[in-house]
Amino acid sequence: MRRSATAGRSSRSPDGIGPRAGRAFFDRPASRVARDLLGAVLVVRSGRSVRSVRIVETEAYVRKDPASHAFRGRTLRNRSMFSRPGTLYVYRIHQVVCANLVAHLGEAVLLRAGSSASVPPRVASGPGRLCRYLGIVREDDGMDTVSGHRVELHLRTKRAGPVHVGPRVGIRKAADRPLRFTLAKEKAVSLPRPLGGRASRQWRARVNP
DNA sequence: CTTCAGATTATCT
DNA sequence: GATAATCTGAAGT
Repeated sequence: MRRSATAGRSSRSPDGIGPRAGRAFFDRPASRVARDLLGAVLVVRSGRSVRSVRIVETEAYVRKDPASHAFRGRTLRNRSMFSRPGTLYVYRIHQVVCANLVAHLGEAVLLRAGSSASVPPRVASGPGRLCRYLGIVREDDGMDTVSGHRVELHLRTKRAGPVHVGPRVGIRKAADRPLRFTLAKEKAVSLPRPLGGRASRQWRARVNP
């Protein structure tokens, strides 16, 4: 891998990292955003440290979706889901926090897993572990990733590899919708609880080029 | 004010 | 595969 000539700030921006995602990237249906998020790089600055992962698994929560936190309208918890596209929606579940990127019209994309070459394979695998590794905390809820500088999303110049589409996990309602997206080559970094039982074959067949 | 379920994870059998 | 951990937002009384 080629190294930047100058040290310090320019040391981020490895090969293949493209421009920051603008508002228009997020202002689309969550299912499209979720798919296009695969391969993008999420960068989080905490003090002097910078951590980043390549996004390898996402899950879309859409309108009229019983599983979506926004299903019953705007509340104190989910208000960020109704903010500008590109806003972070961070919520707590049990003892962890999970992060979403807001798409359009009250839709959002849950970041389920990331990979990083310099780190053990599973540290950012799973919504809670991903946030823990990157240092995303509840105070980041409502942050705008388009105009802000603590959390940035960088798109890839090259198209990511084949994408698996599968059922959502960890939810009871409307799980059987093709709204979970993974990078096919990153299976190892994917779920703690992947596809189960007889549904497997049905879902494994669904691949987007 | 009380109850309750949850977009999870670590750990056990 | 099953369960405990652990706590908050939201709904119910």
